[in-house]
Amino acid sequence: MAKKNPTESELEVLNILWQHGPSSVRFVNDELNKKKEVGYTTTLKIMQLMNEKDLLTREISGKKHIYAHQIKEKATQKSLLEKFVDSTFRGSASKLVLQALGNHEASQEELDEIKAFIEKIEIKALIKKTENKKS
Amino acid sequence: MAKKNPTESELEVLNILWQHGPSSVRFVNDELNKKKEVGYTTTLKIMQLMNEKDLLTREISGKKHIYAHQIKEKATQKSLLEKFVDSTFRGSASKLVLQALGNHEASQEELDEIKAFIEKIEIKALIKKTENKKS
DNA sequence: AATAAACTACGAAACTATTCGTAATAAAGC
DNA sequence: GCTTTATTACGAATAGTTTCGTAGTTTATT
Repeated sequence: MAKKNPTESELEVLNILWQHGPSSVRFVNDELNKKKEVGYTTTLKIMQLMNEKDLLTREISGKKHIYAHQIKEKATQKSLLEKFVDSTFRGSASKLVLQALGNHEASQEELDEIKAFIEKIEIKALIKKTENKKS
Repeated sequence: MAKKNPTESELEVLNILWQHGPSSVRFVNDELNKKKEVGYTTTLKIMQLMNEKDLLTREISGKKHIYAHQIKEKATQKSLLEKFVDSTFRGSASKLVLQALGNHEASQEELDEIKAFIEKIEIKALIKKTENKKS
């Protein structure tokens, strides 16, 4: 049962919970307000709706409700990325990669990590090729 | 005067115009309907609004109006990508790159292109470093 | 226990994007 | 020229998201 992708505001909330773990509405709202002005009841409402949509769980702790993410960060990123590649790069992930590398300054460590990952892919492809020859 | 990013529907229209060049509403609507059902007047309306927003230009050719994109593909992709990296990967372009490479099967040619691009970045960084030592 | 402070619940307003029905207009075919 | 056909113009309905005011509830303070 794949869940619908979160909206922009929902994603903002999720990012905070992914970073900081289970949190109160107060905390999330304070975090949000570091980036933009948003009313407390607005944040409350969004989180309540997210709870109804099963994007968040809720625990009652004294007066407060403590919310936690119910969808995983990686899986959500993957789903959103898929849609984004389709709509913005007409399905070409490599075009997106080139753009991303061009726009943002990547550190040497990041570049190394990416290179290593590419190598891993290439090796995997090589093995596949060898196996095909055998059969 | 930076233009606002196009919406989902607007991007679909733009993708068709970027691929096929200036087109009539009829053509765009037919193209759209290859992927999903959408009424003619819906497409018409969207393109009219895009014209008002200066996302498209319009030329009258006989009975028909011919629309053309007024924003560039690369620039739009860059702007959308920037926002996407921020909202979905908390600003980490390299995380996005790793995910993108992991999700999609890239051909050897694409991988080579990416590797070459990384090398170019590394060389550029190296030159910068050397220059700094001199001064 | 009374008051104040912090929180949740609820409903409605505002905004944005999308969709399409209907009318008006222009062109094409007969 | 008249009818049919394709197009544009316009306005309104729909849907989804975001926003927040107000009321009610719970907890803390005195």
